[in-house]
Amino acid sequence: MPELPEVETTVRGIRKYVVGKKVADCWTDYGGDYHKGKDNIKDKTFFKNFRKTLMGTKIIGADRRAKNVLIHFSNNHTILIHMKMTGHIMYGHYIFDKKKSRDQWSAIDEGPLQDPFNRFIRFVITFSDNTQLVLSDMRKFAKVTLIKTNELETSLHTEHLGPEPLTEKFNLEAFKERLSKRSTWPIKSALMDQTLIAGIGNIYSDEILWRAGVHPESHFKAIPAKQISLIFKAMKETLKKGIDLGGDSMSDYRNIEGKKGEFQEHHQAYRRNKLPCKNKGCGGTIVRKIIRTRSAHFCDTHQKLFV
DNA sequence: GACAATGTTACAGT
DNA sequence: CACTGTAACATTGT
Repeated sequence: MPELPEVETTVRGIRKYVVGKKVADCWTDYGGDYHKGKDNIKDKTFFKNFRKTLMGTKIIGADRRAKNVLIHFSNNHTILIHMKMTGHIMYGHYIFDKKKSRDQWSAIDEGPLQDPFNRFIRFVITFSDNTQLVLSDMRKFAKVTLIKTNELETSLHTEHLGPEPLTEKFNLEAFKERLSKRSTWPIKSALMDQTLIAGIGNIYSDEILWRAGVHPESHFKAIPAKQISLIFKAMKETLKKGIDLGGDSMSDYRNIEGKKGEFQEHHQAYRRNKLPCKNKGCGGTIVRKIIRTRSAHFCDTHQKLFV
């Protein structure tokens, strides 16, 4: 799923619903030999300690760092959740149903689990008021781990990440400085490099470059200053728009209430291949091309190539 | 059946 | 050592 706007939407939901709640129990069905010894709850021993550490503590806040959700607890511990491709977090009133062989968790009041994308519940925190925070993750790629809150900055899970694109400090100069480190990469790939800038993925990189009128295979070193500044502006605006619209639910992403965001209704490029470009007077067509293993969507007319 | 899917990372090869 | 490409994680929808 989730790129910066979706993760931000989730974090805001967590702040709204679960701050102040006390942990009564934790459950997961993640696991398997492949994950033995890993630094996350897919390792059985890790999960045992994880559960012991959190029992009885209270949630005191939530933050986002790149595409990671951070949930802070009262005992100087923070859960870090990376939802990867298909994870999303929901809050509600769920019950464990032993009779079912899969889809074991059910919602007490209908709601979210009607949506097939919400059925794959892999991780559950039950609070003392008997409500739940759950992680649905169809493809089981997500990472859930535990870090001491005061060691977050230096954690292996976050130390490699580049700056947050939406801070005021991240101005045009900082943007150029970061991108200059990959000056001959396709600009789309550079925008998605989490060590350069944190939080942009495949959907938003396509949308940013469509708005800036720059071909995704352009090289930073060849793009004129004017277009660099257009990409910078489009980045800020597109990410903010994603947040304002509650994220992108073209695929499985749902917000904390299990409901869809609206950004997918405003796509100009992503997954619009073979459709006419919506840029007025352009007359171009959206094409799809694999760039560095990821599928890029762009207009063959108004997005100019600089190499 | 073939193919594609919002992400990351370990590893093999150059 | 630095860089690059591929496979792997697992499952669903088209």
